[in-house]
Amino acid sequence: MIIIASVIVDVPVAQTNRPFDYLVPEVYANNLAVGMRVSVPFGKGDRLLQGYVIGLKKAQTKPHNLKKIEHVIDLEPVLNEELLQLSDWLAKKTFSFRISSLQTILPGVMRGKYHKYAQVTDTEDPKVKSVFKHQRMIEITDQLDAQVISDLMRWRQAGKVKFEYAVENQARVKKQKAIILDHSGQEYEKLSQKLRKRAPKQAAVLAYLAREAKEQKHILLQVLNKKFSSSAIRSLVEKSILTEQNVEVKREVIPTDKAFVHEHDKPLLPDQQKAVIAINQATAAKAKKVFLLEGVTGSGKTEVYLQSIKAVLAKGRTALMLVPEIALTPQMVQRVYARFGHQVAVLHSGLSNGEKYDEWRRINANEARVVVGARSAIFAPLKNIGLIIMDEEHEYSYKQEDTPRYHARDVALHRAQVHNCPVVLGSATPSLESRARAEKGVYQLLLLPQRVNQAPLPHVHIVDMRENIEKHRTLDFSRALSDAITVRLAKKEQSVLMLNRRGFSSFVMCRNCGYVAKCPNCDISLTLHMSSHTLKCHYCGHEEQIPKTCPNCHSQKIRYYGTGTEKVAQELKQMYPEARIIRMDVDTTRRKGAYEQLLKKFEKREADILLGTQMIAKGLDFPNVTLVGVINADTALGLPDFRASERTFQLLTQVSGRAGRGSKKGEVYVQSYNPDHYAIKLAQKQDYEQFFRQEMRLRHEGGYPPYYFTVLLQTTHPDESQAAKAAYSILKAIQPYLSEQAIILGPTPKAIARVKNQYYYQIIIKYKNEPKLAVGLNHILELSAKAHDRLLKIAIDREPLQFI
DNA sequence: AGCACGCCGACT
DNA sequence: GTCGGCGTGCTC
Repeated sequence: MIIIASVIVDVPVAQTNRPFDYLVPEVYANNLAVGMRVSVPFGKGDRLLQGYVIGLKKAQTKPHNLKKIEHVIDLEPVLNEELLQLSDWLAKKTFSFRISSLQTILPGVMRGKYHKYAQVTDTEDPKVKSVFKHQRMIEITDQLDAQVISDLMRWRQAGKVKFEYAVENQARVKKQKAIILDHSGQEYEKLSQKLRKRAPKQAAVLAYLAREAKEQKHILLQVLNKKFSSSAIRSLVEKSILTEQNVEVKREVIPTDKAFVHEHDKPLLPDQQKAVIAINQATAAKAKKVFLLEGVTGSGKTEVYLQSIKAVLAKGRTALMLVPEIALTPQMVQRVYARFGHQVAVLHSGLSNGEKYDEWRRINANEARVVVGARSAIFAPLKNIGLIIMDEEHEYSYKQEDTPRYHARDVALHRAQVHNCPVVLGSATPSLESRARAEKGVYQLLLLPQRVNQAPLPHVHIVDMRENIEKHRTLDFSRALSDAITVRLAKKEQSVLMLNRRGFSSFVMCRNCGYVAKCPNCDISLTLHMSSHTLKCHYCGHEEQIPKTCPNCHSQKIRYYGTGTEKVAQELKQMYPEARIIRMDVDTTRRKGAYEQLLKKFEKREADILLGTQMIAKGLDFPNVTLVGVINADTALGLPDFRASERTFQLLTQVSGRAGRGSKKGEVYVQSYNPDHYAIKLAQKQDYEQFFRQEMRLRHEGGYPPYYFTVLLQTTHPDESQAAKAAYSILKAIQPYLSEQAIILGPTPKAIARVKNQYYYQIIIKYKNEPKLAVGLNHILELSAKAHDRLLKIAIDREPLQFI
């Protein structure tokens, strides 16, 4: 019997984005299965590549010119049928390559690592000898001298040197020495009795093992060494009474130093109760329903999630809970762990590759039945999923910014379809897309309008910074905010100050009246281009000079807007020399664990003021914080993005929720140059529903999502004119697939036209119903494959969140 | 991607 | 005359 495997090879380019057929060697005929990784020879040089078997077929006659699979990497498939189909769906949906989608679905260690070696065949040549010295083989790496590499290639053609390739499996199972409990408890007990007189220490070890043998198959040496002297154990091993062996261990992810304290369900408010009942009914009926759980901060959304998960687990199914990376704090994990114990697996970027791999294996082996994780956890290999929860569903971090450009929400909805289970999208400030679907009845809206502890929402003050300039010398701090800080310092209460860094220095604003330059055609803020000293619109390409005086109030206080945490921290130190300040931004949190460490310090009240960027807006819960200050509420509003208001509203609402979590009442100060802007006014009132209606009206007028779908096409080239040229030819290529109703914006250069010496051009397509668009976009992909210019890159982003 | 083939310029 | 530079095409 001849078996042929269809393999997706690890070459992420359009030309190889299809299965390749390989002969399955006789030895593997019985155990090779779909979903396993293999290494295969590929291309003219037969270099070895990792590939994924996506199909197996039988053949009667041996087809000629097929290469053979070199090696099968896995003993068991790493992809089941569902995940294999999911990868196919993902690739199609995001216009990315099969190999990229496969590698996204699996943990990073599954990715093959490649090695290339040069082996001597002619040992006579003195030049060859001088390179190889006494070695028979040397590894060819990037660090190797370019001259040496070219010599080796020449010698290879001359037959003096042979090249060899290897695929390294990076997935490694951690092993530790352990004592194998291969006897029964009684047998150990008997052995213990025998030794009691002559070797009491050894007898004690055996007595202990007699008890353990009832429960476990082995015990780690590490554990045993803590209880008994290593010499006693060693003697037992030497006498062959005990057998020592390396066993597989899984890297511990959830901190188990704290004893596991089981936590029971908390009592529910009527609205929470209603939500749990609705979700439980859907999970019990295996209904493919989507719920939008809209609840103000502190309304107990998490409790609703946990109780819904509990019901799902009781039915023998599994549950997946997505949380934004930034909110996936140890406290958060601990809370889930306290409910479900070791059934919980955690997946987030803070884990090492090995830890991620072990958590993945625990899920795959059905050891973990609840998965808590950030974006990529949506691909967890859970079987029989009963419920998918996505907390803070409006968060932008759910969208991956590079290929495959997927949104975890879309994947969640898709997997729920396959598993016949409901999805719960939770947020205090839902995305307009989701809230609009709830309005249409596509999703079921569940409202939690009350806070669990009945605590009133903090009082939010809006400080008009236009007045501040006249009265106060320090530009970043208003009198009102600095007075408020002084009061907290005196009362030994803590303050959180947020600096909105988004849009740093990228736009122009009048310090006198708050005027921001806008495009006459698009009603979108213009972006400052320092290179050309102009203001540009990134939607239609409009360009104008930077005004010297404000067109609105004629003052000369036109400024480039932007400020940094470092500068603000310095100002704070000058204003309050005695205050202990923690600064939290990308710079101070880059080191692994630094983020947690700084938060811990603040939690222990070792600091008075926490100053940070967006990252402090989410999920922090410190009872001693009674003041939240937003230093610059406006920066996001200045961005040339139709989601600017939505972002600002969400951020302000969230950060306001950080104040007054404990028994003391909280206060919020929002400094703004646009105090009358609806996003700021409505965030002050924490009135999401009104914000939703107003913003929807504006989106409708402007023709933006959720009224329109969007696709972003982006060209990249080191030569600006080539990037532009490619953008125009893409425009031409896509037009035949679009109806008259589709709106095309661009091509325009991106705000930061050059990044890492690459120029970016983009086209945005807004549309409602374009049945041929997908075909057209695939056509674009094919074109990019045929493009002769290898420096040109083309990206397709369906429903982008970032337009800058 | 990365390897080979192939066609041109500048060297022994 | 050849060596080696990079443009072009293909990978079961």
